[in-house]
Amino acid sequence: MNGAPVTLPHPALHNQLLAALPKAEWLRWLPDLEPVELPLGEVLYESGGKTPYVYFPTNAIVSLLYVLEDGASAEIAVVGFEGVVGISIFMGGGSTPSRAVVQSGGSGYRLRADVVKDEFARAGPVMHLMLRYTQALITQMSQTAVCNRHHSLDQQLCRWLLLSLDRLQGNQLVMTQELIANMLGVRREGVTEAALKLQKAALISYARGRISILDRSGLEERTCECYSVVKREYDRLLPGNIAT
Amino acid sequence: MNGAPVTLPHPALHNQLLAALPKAEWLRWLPDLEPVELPLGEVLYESGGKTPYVYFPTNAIVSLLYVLEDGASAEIAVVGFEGVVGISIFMGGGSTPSRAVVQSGGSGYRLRADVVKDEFARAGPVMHLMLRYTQALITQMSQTAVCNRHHSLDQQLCRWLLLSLDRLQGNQLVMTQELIANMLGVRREGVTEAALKLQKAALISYARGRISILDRSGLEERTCECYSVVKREYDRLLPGNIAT
DNA sequence: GGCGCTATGTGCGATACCGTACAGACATCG
DNA sequence: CGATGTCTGTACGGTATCGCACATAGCGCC
Repeated sequence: MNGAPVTLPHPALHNQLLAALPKAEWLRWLPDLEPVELPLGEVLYESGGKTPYVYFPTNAIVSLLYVLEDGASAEIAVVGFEGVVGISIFMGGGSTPSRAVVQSGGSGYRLRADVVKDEFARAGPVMHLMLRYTQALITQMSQTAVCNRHHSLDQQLCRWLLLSLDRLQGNQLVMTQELIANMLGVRREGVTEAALKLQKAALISYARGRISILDRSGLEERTCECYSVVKREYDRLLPGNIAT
Repeated sequence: MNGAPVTLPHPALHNQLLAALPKAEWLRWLPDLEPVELPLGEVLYESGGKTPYVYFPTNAIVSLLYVLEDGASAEIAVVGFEGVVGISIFMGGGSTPSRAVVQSGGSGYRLRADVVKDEFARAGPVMHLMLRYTQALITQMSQTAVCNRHHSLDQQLCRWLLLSLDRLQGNQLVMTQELIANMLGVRREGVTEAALKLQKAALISYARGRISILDRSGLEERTCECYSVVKREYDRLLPGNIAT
């Protein structure tokens, strides 16, 4: 989370969890790690459905969404190069009532479920790494719950932009207001109004699904505490320690 | 979650996770399991603070609360005899930005952190049990986030009452509207109005901090889907399997 | 170069909840 | 038995967001 990912010879290392693997585990996984494209909109798993893989995004961003019976939805967490999608595989149960959708296209790696489960049976450093990541994810989910309750749409939009920005290189995101509204669980018009305010304040500029961030620190001033609470917890639990 | 806890010789078995321990682990833990009183209002851990114990409630209920800088709060999950408080001890990190408060007084057991950690190092059935429980807890948190976003206070009050009821014997709960408002992250007056509607519909009756549920299925009709989604997931991940 | 689609902007009444203020009812305790 | 504090009920204006309807604008495709 702190800054751009370290650039190392193998591109898989652009995922921080993979990069943090000890050498022995890394070599064990290597033959099973498949590079995958993660195009915008791809559904990695459906509510209640099993996936045979966990995914390690590199430059893609994946949203964990809960979808209600009436079609309304809300994002509960977002996963980028700092994490892994599919924690229910090693937590147990194999499925969750949520949906994982690629929110920003890119690529990543995937690994068969049984490889991950075998790794957990060893109770080694990788298990502890994955559990610490899960703990950080729990914080993100919880803070999202509180934020949904108490903070304004304006603040939440800033938080959302910042969380996305942290998981991308560059300062542009490809994302319509309609999609953002879906993630935040609000009306599209609400996002339009909030985005207009940010544009008038010269913090962002956008047109037809391209958003450029002009003043990152300005966004940080406007967002709620939720952003920094989550970021701090990620940094605490997952310091950018690239083990050999 | 399904019905009252099985009554077995040792009262610690009134916690479903303890009751589900295989015999070997049970015997290993027994000398370190301390019975504790959990009086209403007791704080088991504070935001960011470490606890040296995990807690297994028997007839108490513990709320996991996030408190914002301005003092506003919201409950993100509730733990009763089906679970354990302090997952950050085995997930890693040792602390979370949340607070754990006893919402309904009673008793339980506690276990030193190092005993739990040692158990995890074995990567045995107990670890898998705890991880499955954590997965269920994640579902509860996530569903709470969506519920906060999309459902009415009326519906949420019903959900909250039902979740509490599932973790208590009897059909009465000791709980002021002020406290409920704190948990739900809304005004006390809002709870009063919602509770009045339920009382007029003869679903509950209450006075000065005592709430009696008169018509449980009536509440189930009024609540949102969130209640049953969470309940189903607990039942799926933690079937009331009392191992030897 | 025009047509259609998608993305964005705007307006307006409805509503759920907030903030604040205050009143009555009941319980406890001196 | 009266004082005090807690719990619950009520009222009222304010506001953020909703739901819906529709206008405008850029982009791609034939």
